[in-house]
Amino acid sequence: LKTPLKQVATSQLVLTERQPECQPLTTPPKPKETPPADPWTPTSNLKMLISAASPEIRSREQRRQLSDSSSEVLQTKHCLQEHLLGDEYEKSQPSRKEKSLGLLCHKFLARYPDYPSPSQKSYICLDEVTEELHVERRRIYDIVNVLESLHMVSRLARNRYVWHGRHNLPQTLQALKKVGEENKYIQQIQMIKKREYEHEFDPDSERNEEMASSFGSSEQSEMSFVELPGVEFRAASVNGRKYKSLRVMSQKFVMLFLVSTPQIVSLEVAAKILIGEDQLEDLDKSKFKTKIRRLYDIANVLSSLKLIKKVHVTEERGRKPAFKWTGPEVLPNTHVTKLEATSTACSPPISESIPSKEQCSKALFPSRGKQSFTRHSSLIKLVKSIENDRRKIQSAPTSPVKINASTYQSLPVFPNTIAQFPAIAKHQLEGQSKTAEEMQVKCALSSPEAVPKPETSHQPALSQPLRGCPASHSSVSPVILPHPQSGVSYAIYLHPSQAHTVTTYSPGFMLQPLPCANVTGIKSNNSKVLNKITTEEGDTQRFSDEPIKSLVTEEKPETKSETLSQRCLKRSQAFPENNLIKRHKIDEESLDTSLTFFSSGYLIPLTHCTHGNKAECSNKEKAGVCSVQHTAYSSPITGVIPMPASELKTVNIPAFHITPLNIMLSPNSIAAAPVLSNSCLNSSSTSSAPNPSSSALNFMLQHIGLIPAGVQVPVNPVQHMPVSSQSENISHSSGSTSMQEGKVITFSFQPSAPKEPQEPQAVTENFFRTPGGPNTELSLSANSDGTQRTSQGTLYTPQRKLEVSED
DNA sequence: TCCTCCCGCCAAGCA
DNA sequence: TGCTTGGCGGGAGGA
Repeated sequence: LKTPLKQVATSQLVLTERQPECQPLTTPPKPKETPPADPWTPTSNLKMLISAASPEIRSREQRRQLSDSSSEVLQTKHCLQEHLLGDEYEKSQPSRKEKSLGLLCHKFLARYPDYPSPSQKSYICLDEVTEELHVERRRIYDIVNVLESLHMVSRLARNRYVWHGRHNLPQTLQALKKVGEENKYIQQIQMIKKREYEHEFDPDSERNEEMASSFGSSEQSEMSFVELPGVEFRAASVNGRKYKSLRVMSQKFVMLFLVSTPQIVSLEVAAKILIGEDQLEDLDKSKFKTKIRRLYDIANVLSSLKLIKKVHVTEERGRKPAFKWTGPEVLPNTHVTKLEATSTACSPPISESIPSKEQCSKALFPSRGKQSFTRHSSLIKLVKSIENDRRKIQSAPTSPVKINASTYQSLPVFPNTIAQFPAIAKHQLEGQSKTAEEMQVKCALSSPEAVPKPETSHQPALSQPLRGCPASHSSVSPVILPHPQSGVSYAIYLHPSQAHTVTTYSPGFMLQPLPCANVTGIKSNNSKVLNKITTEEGDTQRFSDEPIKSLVTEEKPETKSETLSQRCLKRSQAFPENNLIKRHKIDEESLDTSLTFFSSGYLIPLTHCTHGNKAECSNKEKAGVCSVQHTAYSSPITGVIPMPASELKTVNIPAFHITPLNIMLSPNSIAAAPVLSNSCLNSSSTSSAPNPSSSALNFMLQHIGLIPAGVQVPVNPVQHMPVSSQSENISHSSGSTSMQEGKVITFSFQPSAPKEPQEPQAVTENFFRTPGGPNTELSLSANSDGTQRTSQGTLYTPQRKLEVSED
């Protein structure tokens, strides 16, 4: 026996070149020669002619030949295996890379022209391909399935596909983009990213459940294959496994690229979205892993098609694999009717007369034959909880005393706050008796553009139109700034000169404009600004220019705020050593938006969502929709402070004009913020607005029993904080005061003095960065027994970086 | 160590 | 009933 020579590790070479070496061992089957020359009989002639004319017969014959030769190959292989040493044989095998699906796909694609001429259809015979490429059939299915999802091939029959090439690609991509938009993938991506950050520091939470519900019902999850008219989909198991099919997954994956900007999608996010649509309730690690594996398969094929390219997105949390769209730019749908996506399950191709949206919905949720969306169970819960709220409110034993906002107009701003504190609470109660319908009507009157959409409105509590709001411009315009992530809303007093920059309408948060404010809508800002946010966050999403209807807005800031702050508090008590990091993360998350810079103003925290209604809030959050029936409350100081009805137990201390400050606001919040025009503030101008003195604050706190006598709470952080925040142009501070059942009062001061020039674009990077040291938060907790707790933490450094590196 | 993804089992569905 | 199709996850190569 001769020692076999070491061969180049390619299967082809192995199979072809080693054959001679086996000869001494086994008698190789006689190679099939050209068939013995039949005499040219009419029969044989006819046979040949038929063979030439019919590709079917030809291929069958080829197959027969191939199977013969493949049996030879197998024999050879076996022979090799037997006679080569184990190691050597292994080495002789193609490496993993050489067997990769991507490479295989390259080989596969090389067989067919990108743009085959329509006159001559190329047929794909799977057996042929598997033989020629020396791969298992299973692998070819992976490729073909992805190609099928792009309508580059379509199945003819068992074992047979037609090759379309890239002819259909533009239409397919356009259809996919449309369906992706309809399916609100942008919002889903956004939400996932948000949850990711929450989950990071609170893995035990019920996020999965929440996420599951926010992804919509199982009905919605059954998005089926998007078809093009004329490209029929004939999967073998079309009725069975289609929803989990690689085809559908592939289409969804592509949709993610098409709807997001920048067109980078991380595998993690994609997997979550795909799982989310596939019943996220039972999300576990293995399912996630499986999804990721499939996505790699799809990505390999898409990469071979040069539609995507692998990149890495580096965030603070590490390097994440992602893919970047490198395929053709897909223009907005202009002639949808022709390119309409249809669904396999929705049997006949949809007629062109049906409006496009309807068609898409049909395509997406066809199986029930419904044309409309059904209400998700969580929405039903929500509605119930809202009704409960309303019932409670309306059956409140105390008759609310109506306090006209004008009553307060003549009163001095700050001292009045203290004096009127009980009245504020009362007044807030009064606000509850107003129904949401009333509010909506008013809102509608004020700005039809911002009429809340019942199923998508999320922060109406903060955006209800305000009653009795004088039309006159105040010198200081309070802006209710919800901060959904942090859970604390702020009333921000802006100089009228800046108030005009506040938009009336934020599709992202569904806030409503005030009927009386001197507001100029800057709609276009939103999308740009949000783009920035998401890009900075590290990857993929963008808000499209069209108004965003849902999922982002489905989040419940008040709920989240409540749970987050509670958890944060608990954590700070339980794990002091972890507190700083976790708190940092919380706060970072809570401020994960880019910012708009306002040169002056006052920041007044409005807490909301108390312990008392955690459950309700939670339900609402799950529903992804916030009550539209929340009622606005009037405050003698801010004029009216919108506030959810569910916040009965919270008493705001609204007039905490802590210090004049330069506020950097999250633009989405700003965009969402209604501007209040408050005549009671007419008496004060930005420059002359009275700042509450420390003693006044302490007096107030003592007065209302939040802190025991003798305890002094520093008010002006600039004076008390050991950080270099003396700079006049930037001194950020906020005070968060909430009086809840446990009488926990927390002040958070974040003095910061960025040295960087305060250009808006710089702000996005430098928000709350304190060059002089970490931002300091002082939390002072005054319990009902009068004891206090203080804690410090580093705050607000949401400098999320995005680095996209290509491999 | 973790990312990547090959590999093949096995079940659903079709002819 | 045999064959095709394809979901799925173990586990190994590679970075």
